Amino acid sequence: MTHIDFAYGRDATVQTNAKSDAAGEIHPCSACTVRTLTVCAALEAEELRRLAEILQTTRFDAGHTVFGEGEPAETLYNVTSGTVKVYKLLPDGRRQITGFLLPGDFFGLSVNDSYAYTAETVTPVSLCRFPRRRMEALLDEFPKMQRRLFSMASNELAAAQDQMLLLGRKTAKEKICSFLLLLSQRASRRGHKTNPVHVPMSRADIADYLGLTTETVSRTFTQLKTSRVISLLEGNKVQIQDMDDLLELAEGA
Amino acid sequence: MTHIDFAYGRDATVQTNAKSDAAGEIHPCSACTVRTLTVCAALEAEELRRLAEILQTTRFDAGHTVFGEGEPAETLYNVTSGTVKVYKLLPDGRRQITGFLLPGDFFGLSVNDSYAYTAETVTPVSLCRFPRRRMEALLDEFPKMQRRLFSMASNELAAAQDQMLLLGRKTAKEKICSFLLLLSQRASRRGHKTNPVHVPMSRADIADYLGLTTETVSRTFTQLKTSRVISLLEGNKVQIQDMDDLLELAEGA
DNA sequence: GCCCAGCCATGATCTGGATCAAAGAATAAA
DNA sequence: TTTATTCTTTGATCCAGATCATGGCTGGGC
Repeated sequence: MTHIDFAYGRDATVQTNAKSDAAGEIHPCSACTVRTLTVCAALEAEELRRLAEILQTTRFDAGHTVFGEGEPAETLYNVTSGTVKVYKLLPDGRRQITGFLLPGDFFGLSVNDSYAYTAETVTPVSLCRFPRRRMEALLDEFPKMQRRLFSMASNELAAAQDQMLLLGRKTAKEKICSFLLLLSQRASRRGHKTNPVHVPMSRADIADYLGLTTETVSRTFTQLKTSRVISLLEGNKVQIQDMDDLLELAEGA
Repeated sequence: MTHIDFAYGRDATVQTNAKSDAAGEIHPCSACTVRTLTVCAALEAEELRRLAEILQTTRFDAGHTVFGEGEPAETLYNVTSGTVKVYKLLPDGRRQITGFLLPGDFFGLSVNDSYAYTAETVTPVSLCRFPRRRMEALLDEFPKMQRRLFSMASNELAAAQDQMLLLGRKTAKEKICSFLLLLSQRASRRGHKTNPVHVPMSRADIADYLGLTTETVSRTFTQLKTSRVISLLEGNKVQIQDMDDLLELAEGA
């Protein structure tokens, strides 16, 4: 399908941090892992040390394909900074984006031995790599970690069901409002400012995420702007005028 | 939302099988569990015995609500026989069915403490109940079981992504063809006849699963019948004339 | 048997969002 | 600075599928 530069193109740099796990010295990538795995799974020092050993950090420019659908799934990723989109394609090129991944999110987990979707960077991104084999061994050893991963998968499943409701039954306006709310909520969960929401992805990406066209996305944004529900600010920021209003619009009330 | 008869209505019977776990004597419900958990997780005799202890079997007529969205999630279910649908509703009644569950499938797993969707029987059904608290304790004790559950969640996630592609980007005809293929594949995986596929759900249910209306589902079925892709048989059975044909139609090739 | 209530099919019409087209903005390259 | 190039907005038109309406079919209750 798409060409994948799996062995690190020139826009990618790799660094292992097996050596930087001395007490007190935490690599940014370890930091993300601490955030996502530790806090909820209450890992022990030993587990953390072992985890840090298998981590690697990678950087990509915007628009880089991290891996393609059907490729052998050898790595699990965690987003350290930036935004990643994952999508599936139909033979004639129609595209459905199934998720946008923000710092702290995992992707690349696969049941079979190959990825079920393509992952591409939306902005410049840094990723934390977990080699699959080693990760599996670690999971067997530390059930708490597995439990945490399971709970994340369950959360994703619930989100997927919300998205199916959106795709199958909501109108264009409801879709856009739901999308803005989602971004706002995710920002809040990561401890960021929730109101002027940062929307780093293009109209085309939003369209492919919501099952619309770019034209409809654009029209709906201006329509929401005209009716004073939102206003568009500099730097891909969207100001929500009335959160409750938006919440009702998102469900068609 | 919908009224739920959580404590077993008159159309439900309950039986525990804590006493029927003597060697050689396997209750139908244990049988389903053996199939779904054992085969892949390679459980030990001890684990099986403990599992059998917490199982209960329940039967419901067609059209019974097993649990409703938002209710406290106290039970995990496994389908022993029959078909169950799970769905989400919008305030104005629009409905999205997010899945049909066949024998061997689990449902009712929840991250929070409440169900994220409503579950309703499509046909008469018998279910295997796993009390949540006890199940969690068991999972902590036997990581292999948790691993198996995790792998099932991952599979579901992949299926959810396929469904998003379908809902967001496929035409009515492609949706119906994909749906028939899905039923056929699931039948095959459960070791049933894959060709005259049994379609136990109503046109309305299919519509709400595919993001269409009953009229469009009906029209598309007759259209496929007219163009000799399928034929409709007695007893809710659909005969697929050319499997490859259907496969291409499902992806818009 | 008969009646009633859901289902299912099919026709007629309407419409939300797609498609086609083209003119601004923004960003990057030269 | 000027010039490509890509992204966004907006307008005009079209159409797949929704909506509205009707009749036929089937199964369950009495």
